[in-house]
Amino acid sequence: MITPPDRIPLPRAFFDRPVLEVAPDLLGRLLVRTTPDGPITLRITEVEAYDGPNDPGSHAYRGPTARNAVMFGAPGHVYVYFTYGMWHCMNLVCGPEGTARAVLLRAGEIVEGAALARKRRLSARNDRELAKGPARLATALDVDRTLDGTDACTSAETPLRMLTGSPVVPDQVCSGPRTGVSGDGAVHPWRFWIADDPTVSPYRAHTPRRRSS
DNA sequence: CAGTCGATTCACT
DNA sequence: GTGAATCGACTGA
Repeated sequence: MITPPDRIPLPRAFFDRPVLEVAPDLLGRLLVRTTPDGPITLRITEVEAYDGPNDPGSHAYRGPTARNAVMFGAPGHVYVYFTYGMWHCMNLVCGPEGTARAVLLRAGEIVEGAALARKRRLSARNDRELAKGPARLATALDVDRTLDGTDACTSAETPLRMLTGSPVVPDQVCSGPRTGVSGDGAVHPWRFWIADDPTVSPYRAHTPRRRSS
């Protein structure tokens, strides 16, 4: 059997590079979620880079904790966090090991297994919305904290694996401020997306939460 | 140990 | 465009 050229596993060395190099390079790559009912494959269209303990917008800003421990580990692994009491978001850890840099997967196009994704995303009005936004993406792929620490760079049958896909030419890569990041974390244009792609999520500035009574 | 708020989404106006 | 939902991690006292 032939392996299509876009379905070769991404080597760990891909992630063992500066996070600002890895993030735009992830656009157009494929993430395969293996489920009991079959595979769901995502073509990545939007990401954000988080630059470890020096980055005020990063979960690693205040050092290692039980939640973010995976970020401080080896590149090519998946960091999943739980937020707003109901959502999960997923990142790919970058290198070098111990630097706690990571790329948040913000949006993508479901290119295989859309029927499976739809079962988890009943509020989606069309297929473009299945993974438009980081929590929607994780929901569509059935990703939660039980997958925190999964190795996405292995030939073993892990539930999440990265494939080469088709990298996007530089002309098609856009960048801008990160979405929903507050304060000093918002100054850098560390959000990257594919130009004119209908699955990219809308930009939203950080909104402070209203005080409860 | 109580208070605050989040790398968000959805229903509604 | 606005506000609610919902809970656990983190902070500071």
